[in-house]
Amino acid sequence: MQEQLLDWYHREARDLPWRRTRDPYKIWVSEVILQQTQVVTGTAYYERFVERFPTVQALAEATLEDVLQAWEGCGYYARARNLHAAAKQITGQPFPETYEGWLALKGVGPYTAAAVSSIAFGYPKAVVDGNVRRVLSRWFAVKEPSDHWLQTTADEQLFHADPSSWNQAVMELGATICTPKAPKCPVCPVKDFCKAYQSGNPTAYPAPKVRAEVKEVQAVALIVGDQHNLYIEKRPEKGLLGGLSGPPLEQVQAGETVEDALKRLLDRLSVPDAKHLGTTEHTMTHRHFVVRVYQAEADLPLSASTAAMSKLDRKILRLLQEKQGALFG
DNA sequence: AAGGCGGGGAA
DNA sequence: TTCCCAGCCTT
Repeated sequence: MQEQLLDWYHREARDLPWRRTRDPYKIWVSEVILQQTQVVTGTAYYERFVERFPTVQALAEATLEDVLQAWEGCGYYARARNLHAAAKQITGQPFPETYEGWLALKGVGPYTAAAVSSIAFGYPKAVVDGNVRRVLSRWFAVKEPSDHWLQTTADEQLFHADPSSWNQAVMELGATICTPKAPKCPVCPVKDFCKAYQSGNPTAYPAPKVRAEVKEVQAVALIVGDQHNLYIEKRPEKGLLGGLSGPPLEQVQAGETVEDALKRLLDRLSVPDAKHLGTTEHTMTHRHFVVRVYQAEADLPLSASTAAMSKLDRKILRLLQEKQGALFG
């Protein structure tokens, strides 16, 4: 099984940018970006990030604002905050070379510690990510694998002579052949070893996870100024879109009406009244935002909108642009 | 153990 | 639409 998979991997592996380097820093950055972000999406962010911050020293010396700006649009912004904090933590000293050493860094959990230590240093620890979970679940026909079973089994199967290639090979198989919905079993290099394949119904493994419902959130936002020069606020570092900037926003709390939330927003900024511009919507994994957007003239400090903003904030500003475009259109 | 935390690709 | 992605942290 190991020989079949590794032969296939060395033949068919995708040419990905982080596979062209041995630099532990760049491999680390790639693994953090690839946490819950697909390869096709993450590639552009990786190129942008390592060009802006080519070394761990450069990252450690940067401001959080600059780091978040390089991360803008990539989501899960705690990853950027933790990566920045960890860079400050270790810059000037040698990189850890063990699983345990990497695990001690902020934002580095079991997956990332195994990935970086094995890929950059050949440390013998198996990665367990979504791909590996699916591959092992099918390989051994275990429908609801526990985290403990997954790590133990992955470590048992690890190819100790080349942990880097082995870990990447299992993930590559999961990403390109052993996919969730329509696995390409006929061309799978290791189908002869797969119990789910032998069962005749490979997609029954693993059983689908129960997911939390998407909750609807009503909110009001206020634009003062225009899209190039406007009043923006920085959100607290903990919580939703932490550390990012955007036009002032208030969520409609339980038992509150939209008008209540708008009054709270205007009172907070000492703005007497505002004009309704329109409504925009934005869905995240766990929240569906419905944002009523208002505009006002007010004596508030305006600045160029170069700060890092989320997609939600960009949509709010786009509403203003569309209104003004219609005016001249 | 469960919930919070973005955004987007693929079918 | 639905599923899930080279997960981690807090509670």
